[in-house]
Amino acid sequence: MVSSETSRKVTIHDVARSAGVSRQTVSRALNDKAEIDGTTKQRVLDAARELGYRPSRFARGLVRQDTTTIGLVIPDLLNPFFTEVAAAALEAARARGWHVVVYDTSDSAEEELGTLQVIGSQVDAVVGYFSRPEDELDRFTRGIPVVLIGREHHTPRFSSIRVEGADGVRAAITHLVRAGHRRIGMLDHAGRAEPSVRRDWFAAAVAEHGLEAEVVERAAQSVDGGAAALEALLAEHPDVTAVFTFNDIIAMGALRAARRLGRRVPDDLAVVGFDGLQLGTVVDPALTSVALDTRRLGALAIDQVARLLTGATPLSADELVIQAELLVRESA
Amino acid sequence: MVSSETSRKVTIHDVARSAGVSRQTVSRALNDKAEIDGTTKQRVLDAARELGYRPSRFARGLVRQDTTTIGLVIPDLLNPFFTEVAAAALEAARARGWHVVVYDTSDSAEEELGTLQVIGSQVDAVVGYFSRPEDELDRFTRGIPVVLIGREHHTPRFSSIRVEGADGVRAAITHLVRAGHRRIGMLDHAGRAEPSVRRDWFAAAVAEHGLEAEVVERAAQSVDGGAAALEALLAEHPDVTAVFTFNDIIAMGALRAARRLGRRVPDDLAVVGFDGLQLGTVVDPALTSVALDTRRLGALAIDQVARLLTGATPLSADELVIQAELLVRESA
DNA sequence: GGGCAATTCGTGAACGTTCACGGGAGCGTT
DNA sequence: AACGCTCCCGTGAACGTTCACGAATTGCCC
Repeated sequence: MVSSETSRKVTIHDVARSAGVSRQTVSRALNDKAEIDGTTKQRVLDAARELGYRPSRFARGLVRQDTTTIGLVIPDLLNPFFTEVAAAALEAARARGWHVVVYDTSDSAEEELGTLQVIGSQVDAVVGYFSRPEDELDRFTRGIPVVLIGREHHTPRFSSIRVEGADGVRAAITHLVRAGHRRIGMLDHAGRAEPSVRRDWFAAAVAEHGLEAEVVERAAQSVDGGAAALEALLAEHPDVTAVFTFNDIIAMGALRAARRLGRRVPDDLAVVGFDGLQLGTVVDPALTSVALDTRRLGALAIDQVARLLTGATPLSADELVIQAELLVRESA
Repeated sequence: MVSSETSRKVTIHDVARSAGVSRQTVSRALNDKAEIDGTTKQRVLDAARELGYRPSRFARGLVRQDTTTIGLVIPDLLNPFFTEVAAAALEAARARGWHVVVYDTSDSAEEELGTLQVIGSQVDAVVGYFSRPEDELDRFTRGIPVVLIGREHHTPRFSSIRVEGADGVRAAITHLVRAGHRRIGMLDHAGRAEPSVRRDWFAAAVAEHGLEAEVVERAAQSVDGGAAALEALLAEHPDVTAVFTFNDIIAMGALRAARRLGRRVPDDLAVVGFDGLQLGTVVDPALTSVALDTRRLGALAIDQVARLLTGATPLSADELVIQAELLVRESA
């Protein structure tokens, strides 16, 4: 028989009065503390249940500083790469007993702004992807640690996890060259105006083997975008026998286009993606990719947050690096 | 020139003293309220920045009741289906200005318990997947709304979103029969001891067409599991020309196995999955599936939470239903 | 120059909980 | 009989912010 809904908000005082004890005794009963008799404890617990009492997390958080909450900002949770990063960050945070508030900014600058406006007053630290300039980020997150992912920082105010892919891409190109490929193209992304860093890595690696690095097509960041880009690339350069792509999603589009064009993978056309998504194993042939350790990425970000939060010596820029490594599966 | 790190915690009093005003004036300046002079406002803002002041979310939350936070409990964020549900819930929550704390229980009963133990004191409502009995759930979430997904509720204490797939599966089977298929198998999941509800839907739909419903193989919930199960099914029943699967992940395994066995999809073997993941478009041929509207699912759950939270009349069980619908792509 | 309104600012109280401390009851020891 | 110890329990204070209210100053008009 639960009575409720009648008064507005039931506090610890109400429970105390109902059980005929003081606030402190109620607190003791609910928090399993000592200095309380067994029978009164039970009486308090019964009263609390009867009244439907639940302690205010605000009042509790105000007096004791234990619970820490961090904000995780993701551009698009439906993008498998970000999903993996988010899952890794969640796991690392849970291991520390932290709570994680997730914000999906939908790849939109406005949503990012809206998130920034509210996140600062809700969490103790921020981890994630941002596109706005550092001074603006600082304005909204003043006083709390911020760890950037997928982007370099220029102010000591921030930390960032750097992705080092030159070695991994070089390994991929070497792998392709050893397999006899001489004409290697790339499917870059079409998002920004300037070419991507990954394209620079590609160009450098290809140049090391004395090959031409200009066989590049731009692709929208989707399966269809990758498919269209591969078709365009092959139409222009029919002698290409291998492609490296900006990421695995585009690579999957390339896989599909190759099959429709009658090119067998990897025999007629080798495909190497980037990111190393688990998703790469569901396609056939399974995708060879320059892989990022997303678990380590998420764990590293959370680790750095922990150091900044506790005042321990933070990790240096050299330690905040994810080394990409070639993951050979079937498509190359 | 920011001075800090010296004293422990800087409060609104420190800012007030530094700016030579009262707490209230500081509060007015920071919250953009009226009744404050422009110059003093600027002076307060400068002092706040200088001291690195940031208001306590606990103290603020204690006095004004605006911010609401809900907990979203997901069994495995890396599973694309749950990712889609989570993304939909996040979007619906953001539209209301809510904050969402995400908990990934890793499909583990212990993690679910650990989550339950802390979630009750951190959020205003709970949405998600749970495996524990209702009385136990109630113990941990007493007093706050709980909306269950993927599971029926038996107590009025809870709400739940029901998935109604009979019609969708029937449409799928009819689709297959119209295409000339007479021997239709199913790849059920191997998780629980008893057959799944989806198998019941399958059996009923097949029976309506006077076909045999016993051609069922059990599959582990993975791509490899689906592939192995299809091989076993075809070895036992070589005359099967179409399969319906427990979910899209298993269906993708079936797709791969079919290709390796030399069966062309959909000509030699039609494949129909369940869930309707966006992921189904990255495989080739794109997966035909009995689709669940995950966006609506997430939005519905959040909508119900909103009603329970505001005291509005909650949606009835009849309204909390997701109707599965056949989504024809290429694999059938 | 008195009255009145507008503008700006400060003070007590409240939000709901836990911490630090003190006190009373009961029981045994010296 | 005084003392000490253990076991319970309650009271004031504190956490840091906002709300309600009142007060002080200024400006304007007649």
